Amino acid sequence: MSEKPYHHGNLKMELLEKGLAFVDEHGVEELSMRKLAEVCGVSSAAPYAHFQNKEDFLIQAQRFITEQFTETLQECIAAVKDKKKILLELGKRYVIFFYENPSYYHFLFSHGRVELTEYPPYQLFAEVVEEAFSEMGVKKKARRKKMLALWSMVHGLSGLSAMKGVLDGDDLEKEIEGILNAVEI
Amino acid sequence: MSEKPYHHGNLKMELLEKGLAFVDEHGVEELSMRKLAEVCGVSSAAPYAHFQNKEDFLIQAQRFITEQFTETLQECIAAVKDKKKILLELGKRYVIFFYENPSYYHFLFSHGRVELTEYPPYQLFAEVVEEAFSEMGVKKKARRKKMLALWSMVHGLSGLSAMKGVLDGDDLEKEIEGILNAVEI
DNA sequence: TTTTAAACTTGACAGTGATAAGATTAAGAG
DNA sequence: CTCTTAATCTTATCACTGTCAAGTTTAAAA
Repeated sequence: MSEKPYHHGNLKMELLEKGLAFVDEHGVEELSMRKLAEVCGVSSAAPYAHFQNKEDFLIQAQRFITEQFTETLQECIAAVKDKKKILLELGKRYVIFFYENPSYYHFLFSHGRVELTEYPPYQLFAEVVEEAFSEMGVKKKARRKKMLALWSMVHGLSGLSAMKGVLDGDDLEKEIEGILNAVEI
Repeated sequence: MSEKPYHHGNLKMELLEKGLAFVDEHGVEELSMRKLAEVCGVSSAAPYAHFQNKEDFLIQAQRFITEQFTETLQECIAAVKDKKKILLELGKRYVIFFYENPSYYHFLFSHGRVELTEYPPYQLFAEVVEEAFSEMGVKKKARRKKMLALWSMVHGLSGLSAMKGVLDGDDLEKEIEGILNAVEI
């Protein structure tokens, strides 16, 4: 019958994890610091030992997701053998990530909290695209615009796919592939 | 010295307008029904005569913006003479609308409230694109995917442009034009 | 002119973010 | 091993929020 110890031991991490699970299930607007505290079996003020305020918690939770997202992309990049397919594969993975976690898309991009310069997925994406363009013989001057166009499309499709009714979920990969391939870079 | 009448007379409309102005200035998270009531010089419970609850207010406010947005797009369509340029011009107008009102983008798409099937800008966009594709000789089977690709790009760029640091604001039109033209439909 | 229903106010409730003051205890210093 | 200290957590409280019930005012219909 282990009595609950006064000190939690791993509260910060549990707050982040349970918080994200809660957001995934009920959406951001339902999340409150007090509910979160209760879910973790701790008093309502306890979270404030680890986060300055709710905003700070949300920012750190976003970082947490962003890291997962970055890892997902990195794994994808590592798994692609045929380098010619990397743009398509990366784009697909990007879109699917948010299709699978629609609330994360809102959570990340809804509040203008994400700054481009400190958004690792963008850096990663930009690097891969740059390399691919180089290999494809795209002229240097055209690269930035083409890259932004591509990113817009991938990012936009991620957002739209979070809207119900846009994508056909039956054969998602094919669907996304078809859309991304519908324009020529 | 006109005494404030007991009945406001035009409260619902003023709530929507002042509410949107408030959102534009301070962001959605700062908005509360009570502040809104105060801004309109009315008691804290008065808004509930016109809106079921806050969610209902937000939905109606979104409809309100969406109408403005739709009108903007319609004016744009009407103003384009060279029909070959209509895709580009419409895309530009789409992006610029949200560049000019970044908070609106978040407001509209942050909460998954917008449903594709009842989102007039999409219908409008789809019609125009369909017609343009027909004129361009795009095969019927390819149209849906191309249209989604295009819309993703335009919509995505709108979202990204709300992130500071993505677009060069000095010559915005040229910038957007360059990006949208960087891929071939 | 009377009636009625819509538009508004007042006053209340539970839930929220946040802080101050105090209790507990893990971990390092001597 | 003891003492100290600082991190962690609780309790109590504040101002503010969404929302509703009950009552007030008034425009407009009967």
